[in-house]
Amino acid sequence: MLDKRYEPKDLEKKWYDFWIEKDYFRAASKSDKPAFCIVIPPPNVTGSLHIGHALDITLQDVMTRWKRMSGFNALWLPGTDHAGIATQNVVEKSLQKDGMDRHKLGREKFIEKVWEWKKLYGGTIINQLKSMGASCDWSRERFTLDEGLSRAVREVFVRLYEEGLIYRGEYLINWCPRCHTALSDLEVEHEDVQGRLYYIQYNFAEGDGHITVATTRPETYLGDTAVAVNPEDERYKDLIGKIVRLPIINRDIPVIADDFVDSSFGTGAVKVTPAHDPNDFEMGKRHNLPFINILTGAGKMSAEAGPYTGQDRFECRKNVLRDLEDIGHLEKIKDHAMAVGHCYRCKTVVEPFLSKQWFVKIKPLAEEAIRAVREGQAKIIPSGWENSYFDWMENIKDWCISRQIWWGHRIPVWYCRDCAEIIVSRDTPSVCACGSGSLTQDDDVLDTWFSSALWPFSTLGWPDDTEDLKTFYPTSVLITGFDILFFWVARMMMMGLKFMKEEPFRHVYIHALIRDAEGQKMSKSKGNVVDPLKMTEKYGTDAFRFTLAAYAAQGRDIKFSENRVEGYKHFLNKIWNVARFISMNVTEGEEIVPFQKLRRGERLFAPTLADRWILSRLSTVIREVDQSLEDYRFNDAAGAIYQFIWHELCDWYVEMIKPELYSDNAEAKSAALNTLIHVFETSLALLHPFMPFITEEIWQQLPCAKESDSLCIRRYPSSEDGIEDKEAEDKMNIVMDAVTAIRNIRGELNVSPSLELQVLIKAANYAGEVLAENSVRISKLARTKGIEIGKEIHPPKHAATAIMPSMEIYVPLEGLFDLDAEISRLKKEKDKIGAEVRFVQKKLMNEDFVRKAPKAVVEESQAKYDEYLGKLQSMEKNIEKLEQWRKSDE
RNA sequence: AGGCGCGUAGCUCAGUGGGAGAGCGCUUCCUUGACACGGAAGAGGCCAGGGGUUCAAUCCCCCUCGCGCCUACCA
Repeated sequence: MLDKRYEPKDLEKKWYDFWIEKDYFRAASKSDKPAFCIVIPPPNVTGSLHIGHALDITLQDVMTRWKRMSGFNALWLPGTDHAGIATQNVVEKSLQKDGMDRHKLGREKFIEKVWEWKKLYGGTIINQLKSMGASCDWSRERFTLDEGLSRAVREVFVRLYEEGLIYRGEYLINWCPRCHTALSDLEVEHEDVQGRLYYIQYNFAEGDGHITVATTRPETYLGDTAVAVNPEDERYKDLIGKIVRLPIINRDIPVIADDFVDSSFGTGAVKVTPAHDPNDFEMGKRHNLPFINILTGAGKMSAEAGPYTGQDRFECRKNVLRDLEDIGHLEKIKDHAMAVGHCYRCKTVVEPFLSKQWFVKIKPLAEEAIRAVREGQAKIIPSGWENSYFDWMENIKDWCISRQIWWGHRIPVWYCRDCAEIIVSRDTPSVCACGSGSLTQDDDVLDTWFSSALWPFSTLGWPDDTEDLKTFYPTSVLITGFDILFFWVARMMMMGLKFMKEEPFRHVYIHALIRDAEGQKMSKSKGNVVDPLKMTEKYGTDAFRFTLAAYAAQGRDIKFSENRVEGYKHFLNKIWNVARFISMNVTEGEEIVPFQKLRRGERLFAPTLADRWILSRLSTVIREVDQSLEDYRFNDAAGAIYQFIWHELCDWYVEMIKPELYSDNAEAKSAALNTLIHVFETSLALLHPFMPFITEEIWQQLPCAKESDSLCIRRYPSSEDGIEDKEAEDKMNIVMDAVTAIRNIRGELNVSPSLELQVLIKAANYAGEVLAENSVRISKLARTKGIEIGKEIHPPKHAATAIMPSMEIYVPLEGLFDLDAEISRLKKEKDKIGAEVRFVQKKLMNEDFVRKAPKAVVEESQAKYDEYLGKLQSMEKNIEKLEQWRKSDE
């Protein structure tokens, strides 16, 4: 017997431990079963579970459990990401508290510290994944800085270098002065801000007059090496070639002509700062201008900044403006909306910064990645994201992969101090070709995304030719949020195609971002984060998982609302209570026969209409769930199960079979009980991928034959587990219509539920038979004391009525109801039907409709018209009758 | 600047070329032998606005308004 209430906490742990102990989640390297594989988007090792992870994990677990139960050799491969900048920042902060910094510590000691940190806290996120019920194969857990994965990184770097796809060069890159490292274009977040456009006058070096330039970053004038105008600009034509003198620092620079300049912006004259602006960088190259770097890596003014040397860049901006104003060179200031780049890790304003970095020449890789999706080897779902994918891939720029931090894969490049040779090697070299042993490794590490780009094959053992790779690559589906489509998905696609010659995943399912109930992005600073651990604590993991799955409709952000979780907690309660109901009705020694035996006729099985109906509905819902999951429509799958269990199984079927369950007829009772148990057991299996814990708990206690030791490895239901039966569904609809109609009369006319009603039903042959066969059931569900069914029923006096196509129902209520209320109820109903009739009639009178619409549609309309018209006429008659009674009563 | 998405019941959202559905909330009634975390019955919508295509538009096309998001080197 189950407890009165479901207590998630203890049971969740109990069953998770059980699954792990039994090793159910371990996939086979070699198997006769078809392979199914998901690699987890590795969370940051320093991270802790947020609601985005929770959604991600839930969907992956639903897929994995579903496939595992469906007979696949299912592998969900877990792991974590070393998250270079983020992790280094975290550890640096903790050092700071002890008054230390990484430079005092030195590189090696610092790396040791990070590993220590990882050992201490790296397990947090993994344990949180487990608490969500994630059925990962933990024996295959990986970390991007593992030895194996590091080997993959080196292999890839060396091969790309050898093919000329990795190069080193001095370019303008995005620099975070706080993290003290280069960033890729993607790692810069643009934020619209209300900035200012400053108009600054540069005097001519000789003679009077000046030229005015407009800039948003006045301090960069210190690095100007030219002023550019459009060659077509009449205003400035004569000035081209003249020399102007920068104020305060008195450097002379030329006025040049360049097509790039937009005459309509600002003054039409642009200051050119080649070392601090991407466009100016290009112009500088075109015109052979000097590149003057006025900043240091820390964001302070360099020695090139004259009197401002050593000042912070924003401090310098203020000072420059003040000084320019003082000497009358600041002409005016205008408001100007613009986008400013910030570091995605620390939100510091990034600087375009000239430095020597490593890059991946990405175009050749991108071409293949575009082709794979275009030609359908890899499919992005929902397909709308393919546009973004193509757009980005087609306009891709070389990828800056070197980072000036310490935590990460150190670039496998060594420089010879004696001969300046550059050695790029898989293994750490000890001597140079020149014989010198004086080698130093490049100080930089690789972008974290470089190693995660290899994740789908590095985790399976590449560069070795492993069984896992043969079995599981390409992986089946990648499930992730759109926020890392470019960062990660696109790069995996490129690397996978390059090194495995095959796409890394057949499908990419992109899910939405979760926002708060107001639609705001969740962030710690806004304080609107929903903590998944609190949700699971409060409502149980199953309810939370089910909520996330039910929310996961394609193509729209999720506005998360807690009361929905509460609603699904009620669903758990419902399921729990049906289970209790079943166990209460199984008497000691009762034999529960496996359904297949009943089906095959090995045991006497005399299903009633209700049994046949629920088995038919079961068959349908299984098909719907299966198809929905196949299409990644998680919300539809969850909704279908919810609807079936609650409203069909509980509300109708269970109520309907109570007469049998309480009867002395052993045969009838057995058919009902066996059907109920079978349908419920199958429903639990159907639901298991969504709610693994409660389903396992109930299933283990359910009195029935089991093919496996755990629900999580039970065969997933197929539509064969039900029996499609159109006739039963039709008949049940008649029965349910009758019950609903009687209940409706009772409800609408405020007749006490305790009062048992007398009911007369006028129905023709087929419906009449169906109703007669099920009159006991109807009687029970509608609480009647007697039902008279016949073709020639005459409406009794003072009866409430319900008219339906297949039947007319009369409920004599003399003295029990308000005749006026009934008349107005019927009139309201009649008006509705009348509107219907007119609508369909109008359609049918439209010749174009009859001629051009598909035959089936026209016929349907005609049938509807006949049906509604008949109903309307009956209703009118009835209303007339009631009105006569009313008159005669007066 | 370009691109994408969204606008459907009070709220959160499904949905489809043939007069719209769910969950929660709301109203009324009910402690009927699983469940009040329950049951029964209801109310509630010019499917953002305008135009077009079509026999037929909430759905397809165009425009407008509103709200998001992504990409972008205009100083």
